[in-house]
Amino acid sequence: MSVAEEVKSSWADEVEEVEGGSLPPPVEKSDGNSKTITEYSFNEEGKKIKITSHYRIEKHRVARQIAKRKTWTKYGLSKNDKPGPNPATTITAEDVFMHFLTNKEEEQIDQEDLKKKLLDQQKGQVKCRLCKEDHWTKRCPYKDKLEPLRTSLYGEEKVEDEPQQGTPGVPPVDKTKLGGPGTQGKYVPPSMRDGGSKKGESMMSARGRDETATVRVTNLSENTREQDLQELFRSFGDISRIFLAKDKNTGQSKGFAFINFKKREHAAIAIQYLNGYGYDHLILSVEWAKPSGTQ
DNA sequence: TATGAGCGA
Repeated sequence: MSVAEEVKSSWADEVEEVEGGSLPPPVEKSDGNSKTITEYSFNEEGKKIKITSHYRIEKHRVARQIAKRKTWTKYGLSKNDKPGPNPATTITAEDVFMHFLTNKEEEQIDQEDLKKKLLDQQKGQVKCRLCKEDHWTKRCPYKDKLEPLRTSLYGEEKVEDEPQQGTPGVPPVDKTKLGGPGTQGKYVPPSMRDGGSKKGESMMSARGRDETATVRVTNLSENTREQDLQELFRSFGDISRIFLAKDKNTGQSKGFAFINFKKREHAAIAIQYLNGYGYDHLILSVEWAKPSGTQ
């Protein structure tokens, strides 16, 4: 919220005005959770006013996701790639910057103060603290790039778990179809943890199939085909079988599928990377499969 | 909405 109050000129201010015609510089305080900006301006009557703005720094789930994913190291064929996207395997679409500072009253205040601010701009009394041009910092066209990304994305939470098995990395999957928030903290049974490197019982399905390296994919769009799944999952490791559940009569996809990897650790990585990803406008859920018949 | 087939010596 922002508060504007008239400020009586002090002797020091008078001197300052005479000398430079300038206002006290804006003061910005931040404690990690919120931010207070105090800046000075003139109102229509030429009176000096003090504007105090409080911002809440949003600990956005998506921001954390993005920050976390950026720390993953590369694996497989991309293991030795430099950090950042490799143009040979990755298409980078246009960047989308998000507002991570929220200010509920911002719109209201903006409307109220719009004329005032425009006036101030004409007088050349407004200088952006970020790019030094004559608009308000709040309205800086580069604000999204310059300010919140650093402070809000990084230096906030340390990233804990890395993908298993030391073969992590940004997968060379089709980035044009991927993107979006993820779901974390899914329950993993003890026998399935650590990428299954500890040899437990061999999970056999009722049909006698080895299910130790099988993932179940749900929330697939109905026009996803086996071939699409193959393309999506192949970058994580060799696949021995893909089953896309379809209606026997109509052939209509039921929206879920099973992917059998040859190696369990590859399945684990696929889950790490693809669970929660957006694919064809839906958010994929990728989890360990249970042998059919179990609940 | 949701844990996959049919075969039938």
